[in-house]
Amino acid sequence: MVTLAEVAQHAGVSASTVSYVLSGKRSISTTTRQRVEESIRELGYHPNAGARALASNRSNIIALMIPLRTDMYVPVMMEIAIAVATSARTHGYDILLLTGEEGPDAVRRVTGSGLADAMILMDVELDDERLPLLRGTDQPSVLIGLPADTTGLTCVDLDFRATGALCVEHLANLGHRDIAVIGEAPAVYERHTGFAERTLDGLRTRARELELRLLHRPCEGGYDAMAATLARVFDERPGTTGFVVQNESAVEPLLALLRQQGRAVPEDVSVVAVCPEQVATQASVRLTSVAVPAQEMGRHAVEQLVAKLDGRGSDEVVLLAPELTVRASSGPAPVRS
Amino acid sequence: MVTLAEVAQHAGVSASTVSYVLSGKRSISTTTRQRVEESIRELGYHPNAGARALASNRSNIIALMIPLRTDMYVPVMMEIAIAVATSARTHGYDILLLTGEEGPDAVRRVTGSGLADAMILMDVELDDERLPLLRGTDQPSVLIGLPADTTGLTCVDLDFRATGALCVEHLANLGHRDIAVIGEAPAVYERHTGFAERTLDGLRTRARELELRLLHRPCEGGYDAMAATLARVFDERPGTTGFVVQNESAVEPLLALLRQQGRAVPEDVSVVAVCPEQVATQASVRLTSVAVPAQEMGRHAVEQLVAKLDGRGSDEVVLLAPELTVRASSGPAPVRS
DNA sequence: GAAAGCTGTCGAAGCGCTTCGACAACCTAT
DNA sequence: ATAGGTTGTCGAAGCGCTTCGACAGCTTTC
Repeated sequence: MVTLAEVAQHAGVSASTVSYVLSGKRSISTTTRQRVEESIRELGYHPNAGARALASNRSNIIALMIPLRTDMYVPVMMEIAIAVATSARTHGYDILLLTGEEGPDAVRRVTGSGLADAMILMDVELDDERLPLLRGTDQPSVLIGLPADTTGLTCVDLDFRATGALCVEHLANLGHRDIAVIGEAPAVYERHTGFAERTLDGLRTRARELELRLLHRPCEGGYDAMAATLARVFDERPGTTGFVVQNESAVEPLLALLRQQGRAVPEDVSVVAVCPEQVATQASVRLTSVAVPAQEMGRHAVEQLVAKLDGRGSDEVVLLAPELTVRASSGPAPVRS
Repeated sequence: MVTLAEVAQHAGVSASTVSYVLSGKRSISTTTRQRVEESIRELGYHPNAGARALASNRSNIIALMIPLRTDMYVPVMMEIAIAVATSARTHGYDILLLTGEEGPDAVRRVTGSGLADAMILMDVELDDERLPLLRGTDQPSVLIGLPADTTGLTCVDLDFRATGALCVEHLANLGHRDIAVIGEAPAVYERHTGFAERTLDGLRTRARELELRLLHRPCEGGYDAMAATLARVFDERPGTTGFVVQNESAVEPLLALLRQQGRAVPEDVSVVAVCPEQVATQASVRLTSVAVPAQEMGRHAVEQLVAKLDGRGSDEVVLLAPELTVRASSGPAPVRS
């Protein structure tokens, strides 16, 4: 391993000079800088991360806690994680990947050991165990998601309430009066991650304002569960012509079932989905949808964090505005018989 | 931050004793050990990662390079990543997440800076640019995937050749004679990741041995692409009764299209998929499939790596044996007219 | 009962870097 | 010409840990 000292010797300067060339924290004459840079290149020098962390008390690492569950909204998680990683790199940070498994202990471990300078938490529950720890430390952090109490925390999330409202409005504008909501699996509601509830709240509030009838049914993914749910929906509200789906793995089954029952989309029934763009465009009917802006969320989180680490930035809750893209799955409500 | 020295003082021993209690590298009397452990707990001590890395020349971090692409086999990637992370933790390692974006530079950076003790590379291409670098360093690494030349490398992957053979055999046993293979998107073959080719090779070889007719068509995901591909297949080989699908996002479209065309699965047409378990069980027809054992691959990779880091273990290629699970999408070939 | 071997502990060196204060060397203004 | 600023560089201290050699106090062995 090449060390700072070797570079310094090679360039004929002192170690501190090399350090200052690297960090730019003091002015260095152009000639010296170039000589040092040349030596660095020639020797293939890379600063030792441990030494740097020890001396500067900064690891240049951001910890990212992702949920352990591999069964839900996986593509979204992955997209966020990748966006976080690439975006962090552009700011000179690396990402330490933590799974939810360790729970609050992971937070303690990371903050205690100086492994990371900051954390990004995904999949935050309304009353998350990790929050007190975050509040009790001076290590910057950003949540992706929205807990019940956000005081002293920085959060980034999609405005799911507005998302719900947007879906209802779209269907209302098309003349639909009876709307069914196919929600996430019951487990998601039980875990109180909040986003599902917030969407529902947005849906309900706007539906009430617009005087629509709304029926909400949580639904496991998959064909069988969807079939059962759909049967119950039409049983209870035969006049249903609009669907809002917030469960990726229920989307395709729903479309297949509607087709099978002879209900044409969008002629007889309109479907609006809350899902990643890719699901919407690759479905058997190109879906009118509100995309979960995973990339943007990841990028945003990193930028908030970097701002904090630089002493800029403050605690705030950023709710990204939802955008509804009209595709082939929604259209005017059929004329009532 | 609590330091080693503070713990030592609190326990009334020297710093080195505390260190040895922590590492277990020298014998310590039970009474002293307990006293030290008590102090550690009481003070909430966590060893400083940077200092430890600097002094011991070990970071206890494993770098994981995941592909940047978020559009392909995402759930598999995610599952592997999570398996790697959790499995690494049980061995006392953390995971540094690198995206493919930096390419070979990332390898240089990580090995050069001592950021990580070892690397796991995913999505390895047949003639991957990163391989020469890995061979040229003494830093242990494990590939998930199989490059063209594996000398000096440790690899873990599903035995895709055997997977292909297994699929063909299953269909052959059921009496199918004309088989269509719905492959990955053309881009996957162009990138030469190898697994798609190896599957195809296994399919072809076994088909020849069993005297079956095999038609291979790469296919983009999604409904439209699948529709076009399917039309061409039946056009060229009207007698096709067996399908092997190796493209998650073509599975559901295929099933929908077959249904739509009045071809019953499995009565008229059998479908065997190579995909994650979840896709197979959540599809509209429960799919006979060979699962990509993502978890096991991740776990295996970590174990190989830890073995190497401990001085045990050696370079070897581990190909996991595929397992075919019979579900509802395959059955006896229809009687020929 | 002295030599030899254990066991448990300590002190000190050093890992490779950052950063602070010092200080030449130069450049202004008076 | 001289006091006062700049600018560019250096030396040294120190970050918190690991690890090596030393050694005191035992126990064993012939």
